[in-house]
Amino acid sequence: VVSCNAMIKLYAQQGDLNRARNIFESTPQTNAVSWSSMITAFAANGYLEQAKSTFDRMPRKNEVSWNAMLQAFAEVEQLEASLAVLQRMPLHNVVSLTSMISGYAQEGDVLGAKAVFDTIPEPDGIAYNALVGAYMKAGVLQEARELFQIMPEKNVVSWNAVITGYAENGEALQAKELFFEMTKRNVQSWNAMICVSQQLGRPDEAIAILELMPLHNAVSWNAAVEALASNGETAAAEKLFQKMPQKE
RNA sequence: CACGCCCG
Repeated sequence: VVSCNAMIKLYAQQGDLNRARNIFESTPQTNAVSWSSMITAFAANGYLEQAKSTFDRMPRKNEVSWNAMLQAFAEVEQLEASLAVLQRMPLHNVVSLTSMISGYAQEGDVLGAKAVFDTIPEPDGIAYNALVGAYMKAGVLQEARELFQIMPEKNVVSWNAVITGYAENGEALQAKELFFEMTKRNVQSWNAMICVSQQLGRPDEAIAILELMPLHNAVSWNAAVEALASNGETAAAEKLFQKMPQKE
């Protein structure tokens, strides 16, 4: 069963749902992990109906499967459906409520996000990060920053949420400032700086960052290409695009 | 081996 579940996950990551489903259906003794994996697999590939019917057919639903279903609705902004799941599930936890927060965040509903957050007895770092993200998404920069300042433990995601939030709201300099204050940065932090360079009209800086950063991914390359292209460096953008690795 | 937070 365990190896079947691992294969479901693998095929789902490749978007090969037919194979994932075949494995699932030929798994001898499906367990809760098999079912949840399949629900998530469908949802992650945009098959919400399939996710739902799998969930409905699941014999002994547990907390993870309820949460997976809730998240499946929340991530496509079907908040009414998410709420219905939340109300129907036997018991919800911080994971369920954090999914709701990110659902409200996507809608730009800060009040909804905050209201859910306030019902969490012991919010963890992820819940805080989700609320910071909700504030940033809605452009409520001051609230976001204040929450970031007072939150108990900040990880790299917390920092990135604020940095990219500033960047997306046109506060390129604030984003830069925080980036320099960060001690542990990941690819996403660096990618945010490429976007900042683009905003500041500094394609040269974008390239410098791309070369300087300790690790890239496909987003880094695309962001750098866009930084060039959007700042009138069409030829250089084209050249960089061709230099881009096939797989990263 | 399954669920929630950040970059195009």
